[in-house]
Amino acid sequence: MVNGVSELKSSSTNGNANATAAARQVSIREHNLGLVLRTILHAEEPMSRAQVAVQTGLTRATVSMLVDQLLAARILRELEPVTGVKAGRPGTPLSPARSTIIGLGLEINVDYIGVRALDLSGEVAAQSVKAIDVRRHSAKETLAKLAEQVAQVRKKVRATGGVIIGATLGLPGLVDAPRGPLRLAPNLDWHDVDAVQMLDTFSAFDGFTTQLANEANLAAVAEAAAREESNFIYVSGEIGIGGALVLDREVFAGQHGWSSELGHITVDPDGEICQCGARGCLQRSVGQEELLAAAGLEPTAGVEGLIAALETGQTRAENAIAIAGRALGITLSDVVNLFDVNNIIIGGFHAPLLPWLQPHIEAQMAQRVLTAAWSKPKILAPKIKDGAALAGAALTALRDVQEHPAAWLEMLTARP
Amino acid sequence: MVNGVSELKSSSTNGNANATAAARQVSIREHNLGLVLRTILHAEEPMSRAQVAVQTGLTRATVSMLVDQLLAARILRELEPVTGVKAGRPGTPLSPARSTIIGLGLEINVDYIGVRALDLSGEVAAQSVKAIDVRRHSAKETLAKLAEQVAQVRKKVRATGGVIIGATLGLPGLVDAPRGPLRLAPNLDWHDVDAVQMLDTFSAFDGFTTQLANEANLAAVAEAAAREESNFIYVSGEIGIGGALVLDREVFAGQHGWSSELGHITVDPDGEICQCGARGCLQRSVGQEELLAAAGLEPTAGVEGLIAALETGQTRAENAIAIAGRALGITLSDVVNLFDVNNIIIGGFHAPLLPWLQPHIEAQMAQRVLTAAWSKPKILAPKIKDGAALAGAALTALRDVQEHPAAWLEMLTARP
DNA sequence: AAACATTTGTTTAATGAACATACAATATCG
DNA sequence: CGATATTGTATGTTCATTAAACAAATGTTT
Repeated sequence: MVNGVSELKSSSTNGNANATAAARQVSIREHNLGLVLRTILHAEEPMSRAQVAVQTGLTRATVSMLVDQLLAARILRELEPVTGVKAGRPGTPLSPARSTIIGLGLEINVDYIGVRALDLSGEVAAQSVKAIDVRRHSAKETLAKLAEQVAQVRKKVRATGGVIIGATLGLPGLVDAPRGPLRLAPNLDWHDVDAVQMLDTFSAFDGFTTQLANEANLAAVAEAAAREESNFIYVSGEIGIGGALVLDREVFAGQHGWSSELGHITVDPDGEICQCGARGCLQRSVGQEELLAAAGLEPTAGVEGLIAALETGQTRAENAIAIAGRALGITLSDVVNLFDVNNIIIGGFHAPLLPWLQPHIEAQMAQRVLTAAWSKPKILAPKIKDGAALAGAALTALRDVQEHPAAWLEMLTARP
Repeated sequence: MVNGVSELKSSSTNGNANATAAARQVSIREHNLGLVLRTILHAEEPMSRAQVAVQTGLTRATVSMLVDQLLAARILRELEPVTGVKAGRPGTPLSPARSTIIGLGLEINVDYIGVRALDLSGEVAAQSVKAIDVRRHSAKETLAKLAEQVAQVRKKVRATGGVIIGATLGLPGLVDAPRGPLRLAPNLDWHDVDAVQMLDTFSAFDGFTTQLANEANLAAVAEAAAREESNFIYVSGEIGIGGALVLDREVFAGQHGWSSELGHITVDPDGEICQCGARGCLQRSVGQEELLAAAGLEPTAGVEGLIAALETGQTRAENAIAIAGRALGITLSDVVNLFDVNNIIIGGFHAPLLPWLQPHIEAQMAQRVLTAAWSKPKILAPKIKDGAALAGAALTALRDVQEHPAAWLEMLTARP
């Protein structure tokens, strides 16, 4: 481990932990350094030191000093002063540096593995996604392939002067966030895989920390970064049905990182037996394979096939959608009643089916959400269509620098 | 409003809000003042300044200065030095002051209204609970009676030199925490009552802030203060079924304060129609009136009647419990799958029924909780049997002083 | 064009909270 | 009784911030 570990917000790593530490003068500086950085990162337009001072409430002098440190660490960069706007000396616009600080997003899914290198400006510095049938390889083999891709991406990053500060691996299953092991990923056929430890044996992973997270949670991170709503439930259905809860722009991961497992919420306690052993789980009617089967389509038909069937008005497909929409509506009503969050984003496999699913979902919610009268739940389409988990993984890897830049300053500041 | 407002943790008032404010030297002091106070308040035994210094990591000099301020504000008091323990000058034990700083807990329920005055040491300084059939009075009348009780309690508090710093009113319904209005309390037959505004018209409520909260959430606050587990789900069933989620010793209230509404989680989507309009809600089989009816008992029989029936092995009662336990088990499985919290406390009406309910609940959870293999859910009896909501309300009223003592220092420090 | 106004970013001294250290007070131990 | 240990206070130092003055770079007015 090189430095502090960034992680999805899990209940055991709350702000509360900080509250039990004594504050000294260094704490002020660390806090304000982070404040200044986040102000600049989240700004629509590049801001000058003076503007940052006004927005944060700090003095120009203080902001100047802090910005100097962020410049030296290559976290920020100065742009050319823009003249002709208004009277007075023109300010120097500050912007996130490009291709210097790099976060690595990794993803292993049923039919592909991928690596993305993201810099603080949000640009993809390098990327490698490859098709692979993960179920036909052992976990070790798959991770070795991933390490090769990381080595390639790393070469490219180093060529442009970048430093990798961390990596996050998204997996479709139950993960002990943030350090593993992976407990269970039924669709990969993985059981109790200590992925972080295995990856750390490869030299491609030297010099930075890797952490694990659930794929749905990571997709929600990307979605949260891309949209206005700061509270929402994200449904991420593929082969299985995952979910994530975002509160105040933070993913709520639960005590172990196992929260929001939507796929096995009970819809009908006397329903058919599910793969998990229980009866009437959501996944039984809403999972990709089950939904296609119910619509009378081959598993290979995919969403496209189902949409085609719906557009030609095939009754079997319409019925399958009605059943799935009802089940989703029942489950989401429960979720809203429990979480008190009323924005619902339908991502993954179901996103393109939203026009057909939505009326059925809404019918259930109107009936079952206790607070619907005062705050009607909204069903929303995702802003990010492809690679949401990969994007979220890379963002998560960058998070610690954004939140606690002080801890990274020494390492990142090039000494002459 | 006299000062800062204490509130249950709702997602909009996270620590995040603090992260956006500039830190100055005063911030250190405020932080450390709170740190020192909480260290002393949460200690098993009274601590000396030196011990506080060791535990917090601050210097003895700093702790001394901060403690002096807390003493002047009558938040702490010094005890007699205890001699004969070990070598060296004996330390002065510090303890929460008694009868000086008072938080007011208020509760309105179906058949009683109550007021409790609690001091920082956890002692009840005064209390008044009266039986009343709330449904036979208007909200205004009931609140007027409550105000009378507050006036009485206040007289007693003032006689012993206490200062009331805030009040929290617990209500069995949907409350817009923390300032209201109450949206709906079916069992009180209250709709859209702006209770805070109405109470503030009475002179008994002059000089401090009153806030609203859901009864189940407050009961969970009291339970959290009384036990070791820092993460749990609290089930609070009376006429309706309420619930609360505690994470890191904080109640998770949701965006509006409407979270954890367990009563209307769907158990059987094709079940009987519920009062709320939906079908197959948990409350249909687990609510007090419904459960007694299913057991073939009069509504007046109460838990005692049901227990008597169970102890004599009456089949109808046993069947009713089996159905209720199954429904609870299904719902709690969903809750565990969504929240990733595996301590479940069964409070309220159902607590004494736990010996009979537990096997049925556990049977469902074993089957339906996805992570049961790695982290088996535990069903626990509540530590607080009576008046949990009242206790939690009073604790909540005291919270702001405990969390942010600096904000109260000037008001509480008696000037010569 | 020159003087003036405006805004930015830096420099300098002052403030204040915590720290390190020394010290006085008060106990136990041998 | 002296040595040792521990507590709580007093003093000077450190360091990040503020306030205020200033230099730099532009637009505006005369």
